[in-house]
Amino acid sequence: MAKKHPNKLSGDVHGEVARRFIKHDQRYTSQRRLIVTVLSASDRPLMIQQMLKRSSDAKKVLAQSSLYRNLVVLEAVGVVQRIFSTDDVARYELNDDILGHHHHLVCSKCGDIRDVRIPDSIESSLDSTLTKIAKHSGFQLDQHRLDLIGRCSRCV
Amino acid sequence: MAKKHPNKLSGDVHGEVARRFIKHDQRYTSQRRLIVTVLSASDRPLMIQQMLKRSSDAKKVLAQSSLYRNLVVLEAVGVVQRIFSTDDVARYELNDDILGHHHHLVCSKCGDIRDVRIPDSIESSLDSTLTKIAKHSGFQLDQHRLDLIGRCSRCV
DNA sequence: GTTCGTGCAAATACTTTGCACGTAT
DNA sequence: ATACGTGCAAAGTATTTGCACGAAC
Repeated sequence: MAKKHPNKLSGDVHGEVARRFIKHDQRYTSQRRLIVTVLSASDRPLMIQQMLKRSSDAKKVLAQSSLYRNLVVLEAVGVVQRIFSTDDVARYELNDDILGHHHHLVCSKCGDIRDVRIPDSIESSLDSTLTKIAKHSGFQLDQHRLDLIGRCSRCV
Repeated sequence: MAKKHPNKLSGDVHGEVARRFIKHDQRYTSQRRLIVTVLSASDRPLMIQQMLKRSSDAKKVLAQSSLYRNLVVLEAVGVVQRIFSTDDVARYELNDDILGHHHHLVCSKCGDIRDVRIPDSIESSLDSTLTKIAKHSGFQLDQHRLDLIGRCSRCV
C-alpha cells in the first residue's frame, strides 16, 4: 500500500527505539515492537484503526486498549508523537528525530495526512525566526509544526 | 481578562460577518452574534467551556448543543475556524482573514494557545515555498498552519 | 405558515480505566 | 516473588442528534 518511509536511520529503527526504552527504564515488549514496525512501514501518520488493521493483517494480536496504553508509553519514551489533523481522530507517527524532520499535507476533506519535506534553507530561516519570537514571548520552544491544509488528490 | 484582539477590520467585525451570512443564505441570529462577540473579544482561541462561561458572564443564555451547532454553521460560512492544539478539546477563533493571518504558541502541558505573528518577509518566502511543494505533490493548498509547540510561561 | 433555530435529554465516537490473569525480571 | 503488560468489558469525556417548541421570514 504505502512505500516505506525514508527515515534517518535507514535500517536500525528498533535499535534506536530499544535504546530509548532502556533510558526510560521501560520494557521494549513484542507488542511495542510491533507498533514501531507498523509505524515505520508507513509513509504517513496512522490512526488507531489503521494500526489495528495492519497488526491483524500481520497475524498479530493487539487489543485496542493495549494499543492506546502502549502509545502513551511510546510517546513518553520519545519514540512516537501524536499528530493532530482536521478531525478528532488521533494519529501517530515515529518521532521527528527518528523519521527526520518533516511536515504534513493535511486534507481538510478526508483528514488524511501525507509527509513532506521542505528545503533546509527555508527550514533554518524559519527556525531562527521562531526562536526569536518564542524568546520574545517568554515561551519555551520545543518544536514547530507546519502543515499544509487543503485537498488531497483523491478529494479533488 | 484578555485584551481585545487587534483585528484587521478594526471595528466592524459584525458587518463583515453579516455579509458572509447573507452570502450563504444563513441567518445571523443573536446567538451567533453573541458567539462572534465573545470570540472577537479574546486574544486567543477559545474552548467550548470558555465560550459558555463568557456567554453566561454576559448574562446570555446559550445551550451547549446550540453552541456546537452554531459553530458548525459559523465554520461553513467562513467566519470561524477550528484550531487543533495538543489535546482533544476543540478550540475556535475568528477566521484568519478576519483576524489577520497569524500563528499560535501552543503549550504542550496545558494546551493553551496564544496568537503570534511572524514577519511578513518570512511569511511570504514560506508561502511561495509551500505553494511549490503543494503543486509538486498534486495537493490543492488552501492555507498553512504554523504552530510553535512548547511550554507557556505559566507551565515553566 | 413554513422554514430555520433552540434547549433538553439521549445517543454516539473515541479514549481511558478496573480488574484478573499472564509474562518478564 | 514482584513488578509490569495484556485483554476484556465497563466507564469517561467531548461532541452530535432527535424531538418538541419557539422565532424569523
